Amino acid sequence: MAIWWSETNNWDLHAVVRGCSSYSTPTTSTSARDAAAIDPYALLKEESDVDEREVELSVAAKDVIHELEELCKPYFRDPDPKPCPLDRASSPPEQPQARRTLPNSTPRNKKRKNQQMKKVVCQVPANGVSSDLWAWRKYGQKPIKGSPYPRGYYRCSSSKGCMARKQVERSRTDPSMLVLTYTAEHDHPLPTHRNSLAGSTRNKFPTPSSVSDGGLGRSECCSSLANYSSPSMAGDLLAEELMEKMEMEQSVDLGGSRKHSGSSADDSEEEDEDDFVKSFFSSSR
DNA sequence: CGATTTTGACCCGCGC
DNA sequence: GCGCGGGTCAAAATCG
Repeated sequence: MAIWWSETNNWDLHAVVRGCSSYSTPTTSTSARDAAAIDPYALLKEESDVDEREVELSVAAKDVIHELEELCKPYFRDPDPKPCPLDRASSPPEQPQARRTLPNSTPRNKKRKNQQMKKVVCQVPANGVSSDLWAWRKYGQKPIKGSPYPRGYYRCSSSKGCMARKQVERSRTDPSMLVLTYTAEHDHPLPTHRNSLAGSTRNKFPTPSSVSDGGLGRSECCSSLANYSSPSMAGDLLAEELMEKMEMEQSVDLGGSRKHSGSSADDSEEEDEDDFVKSFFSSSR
């Protein structure tokens, strides 16, 4: 792993990519990956010129995405204060903690009508593995009307003041896709290392499935499928594994098997992800 | 002990 | 004005 690290940190790119893509489809691995290699916010940045606050990333828009990917590269290599492309999403200097005011004025400044928050929406295959390097913490989940699948709410846990949020839900039109909605941007650099692990890898349900789960419980399932960046373990682990996988694919030619060879762990992980998705979305409070 | 997930309750915006 | 739906809070439980 140190390998790719030294390789100009461009794993960041992949990581982010993962956060918004799949990475699975074998046959389309190349293009898919390229498409995936797009950071929602980087994209937003592009789109922001338009008056659009919401950007829909279709896996189909590979061409555009590819271009955007190119545009993004520079950001991933910049180790500075604005290392994360996500950071660039925002423009309006919104206070990091606009929300959460005192109980008096606005106990919960939740969703101010469409809020002036920028949103980036992207879809990723549910059975894919995606993971951005941000540490997300789930703070809620709700069943969404009209959708059989619940929506998970995550916020960045890397920085206290960070307002970055993410919503994860399964696409109604295409259940095989997950819809990730990023709101606001991170106000801090991309963490080189996932913070905290406690509770992140919890294995609440030591059921038989946990075996195939690779030891992950339901909760983990949620987060993993939600962002595959799950707070810690999933993120780091997957990041590494995926990185390797990607490299292998590239060298071997993505042509065939999306996840290469074999590591049994990978295989099971693959299915695990799928199971996660299933269990996650089958559960609604 | 600190951080995360779960989950019910609460609050706000919006449509009728 | 009321009700619905969505987003967030916060306590409890859990895990490393």
